[in-house]
Amino acid sequence: MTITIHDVARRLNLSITTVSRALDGYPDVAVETRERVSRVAAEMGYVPSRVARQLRRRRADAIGYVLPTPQPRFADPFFSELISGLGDEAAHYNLDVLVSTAPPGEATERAMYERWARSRRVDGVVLSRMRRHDWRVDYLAEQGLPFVALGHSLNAVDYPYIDVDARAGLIALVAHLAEQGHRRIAYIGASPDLMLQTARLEGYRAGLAALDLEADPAWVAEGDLTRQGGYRAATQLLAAPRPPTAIIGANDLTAIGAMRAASERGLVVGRDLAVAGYDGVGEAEHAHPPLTTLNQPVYDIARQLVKMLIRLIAQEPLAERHVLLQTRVADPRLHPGVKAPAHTRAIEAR
Amino acid sequence: MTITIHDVARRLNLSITTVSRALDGYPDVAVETRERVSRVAAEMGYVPSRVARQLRRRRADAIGYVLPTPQPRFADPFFSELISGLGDEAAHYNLDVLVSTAPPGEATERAMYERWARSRRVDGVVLSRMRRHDWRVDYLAEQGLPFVALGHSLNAVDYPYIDVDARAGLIALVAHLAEQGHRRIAYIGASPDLMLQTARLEGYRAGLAALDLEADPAWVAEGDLTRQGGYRAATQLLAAPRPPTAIIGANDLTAIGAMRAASERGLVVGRDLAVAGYDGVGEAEHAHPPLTTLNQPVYDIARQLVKMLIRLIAQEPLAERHVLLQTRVADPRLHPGVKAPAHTRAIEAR
DNA sequence: TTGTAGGCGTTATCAA
DNA sequence: TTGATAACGCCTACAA
Repeated sequence: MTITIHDVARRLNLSITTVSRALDGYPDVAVETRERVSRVAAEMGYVPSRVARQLRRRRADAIGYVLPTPQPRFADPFFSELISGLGDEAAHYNLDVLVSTAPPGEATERAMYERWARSRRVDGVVLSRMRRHDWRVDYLAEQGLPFVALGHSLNAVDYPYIDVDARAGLIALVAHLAEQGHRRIAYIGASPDLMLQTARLEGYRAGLAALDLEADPAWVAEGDLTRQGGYRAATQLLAAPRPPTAIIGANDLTAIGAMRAASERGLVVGRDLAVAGYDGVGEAEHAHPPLTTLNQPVYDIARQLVKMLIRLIAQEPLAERHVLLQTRVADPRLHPGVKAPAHTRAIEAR
Repeated sequence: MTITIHDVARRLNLSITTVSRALDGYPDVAVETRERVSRVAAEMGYVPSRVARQLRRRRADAIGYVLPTPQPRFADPFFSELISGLGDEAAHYNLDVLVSTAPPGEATERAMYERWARSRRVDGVVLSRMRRHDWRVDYLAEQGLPFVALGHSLNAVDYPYIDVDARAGLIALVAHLAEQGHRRIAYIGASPDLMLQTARLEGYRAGLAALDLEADPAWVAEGDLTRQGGYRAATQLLAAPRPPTAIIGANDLTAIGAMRAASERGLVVGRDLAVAGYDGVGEAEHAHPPLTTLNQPVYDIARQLVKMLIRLIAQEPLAERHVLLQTRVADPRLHPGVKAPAHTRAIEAR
């Protein structure tokens, strides 16, 4: 059925050994032989069986990524951008990307990683959305399965990661809002066991402190990084006796949910209430009005992570084991070339 | 290093054959033996090597999906929902999902499918965003690699698919807008070689014809299914001498881009202009104002596609080879429990 | 009910 | 420079 190395060898009157080495570019093959082999192999449409090669070489030629899906129906552009970055970079190295889905922290998730680790289905793993004490880190380290992460946890184990300085980012964002006159700034966060929550909440508080702004505990709400979560939390915040005039969401989806809550309450976002997010997913840019957001170059981070992982797998040294990126406030009103509708001016109101 | 079936067999003083059969649940194993084997195997943390099994069984235990990424940075929630559906369903069957990325119609894309087909890396493939004459269909059929599709093309080859009756959907959508008093309804489509464009444009036209509404060719614009495309097309439409009062986007991203174009022009969407989309991605629901959209249950479709693909791979008969789903207009204002802000009432204006 | 042995398609070792 | 042969880890026809 499928063409094997035997077929090619037979046709050439050569041994499979020679064919194999010719195709893999070993030096101890006569130039002329190599050419004949490559030509005939191509003619016959021969492609080495990946599985056989994997078994022999004891490599999977694949990396894995588990999509954190809190609910079954799950649509976050942040992750489609992440996956597209992983896929693009992996393709350069002829690596496959295995994508699996699991609700974070549950048994299913553990089962996924165990399957991969035990059956050596992947050569390495990319982690994201790190938890403060992340069992995945300990587990993978213990199993000796290479991994890199988007973000970092508090585990004792050292591992390569790329992180974004969310603390600094939020300080800047708070300052940005304060500059526009806001004094009552709220924050909708995420589960406290997530590192991103730790960093962003800390940044939010530091930002307020730096400017001597009031920090009412009632202005800190917990979301779940979904639009629904943002919607619910914002609804509560806005119904309080002293509602905020600006809301920062821990990610863009949260912010978008908050915008909806605001407009359902009859507030015009950008006039009656400022809403800011974090991610820089394209969605934000096209929100109405455009969302002020902290830009994270997810796509590039994903590609970089794959590069790091590959070096790690090959046991080559890494130039930088820990990368900390700075992020900037992207206020669409400041974008050159984009006309800013008057009503997106965020001002103190109510 | 890793525990193999040999280790387990040795520990039990059994042959690997017996261990293998005991674990795979063959009937010709003594009950007591089976129990001992399972217990010890579990104790030792033995998991069969997937690669070895694949080589032997000549199956990949994986399905593939190529994400259509027109640009490198790519973030469409539609696809993250699709992937999460594929992943969830595949997990039930202990199947891996290989995700690759490629710009549609280019050499890279072809290379991806060839790699998978030739090296038998996957047992089957899920296609989406079908082109009118889709080379993938002919190629995969010729290679004998099982596949199912979200949508269908015009190729002569017959294959299992799930499609959404976009024609009927658009007729309903046009009627819905007309009911609200709109007479100048525009449509922003996609590349004409996409089947979805064929069906949606046809539905749009049929919808207008059914109600004897004017069909000005200038009201049909070409987008590219991205927010940017929707933004550009809408900008042009709105700048025309007789601008439309309602715009239908071929997908939700297009519609969201159009909304931005409108608000930049100083129009209030929902009051001065109605905008409708197609996808039912969560994003739409939380747009501001919520977007009228045709709901496609992508997540469920994805799961159903995996089920079909598995039967196809197992060469079991399919109950239905071609599924045509109906879609309904989801107007957020009609959602129970969600208060409709007055300004989302779409009315004839300008 | 259990074991022996061959083979899935490669790559790697060693000898020719 | 090339070839015979032994793995890689598992499954399965066949024999015991």
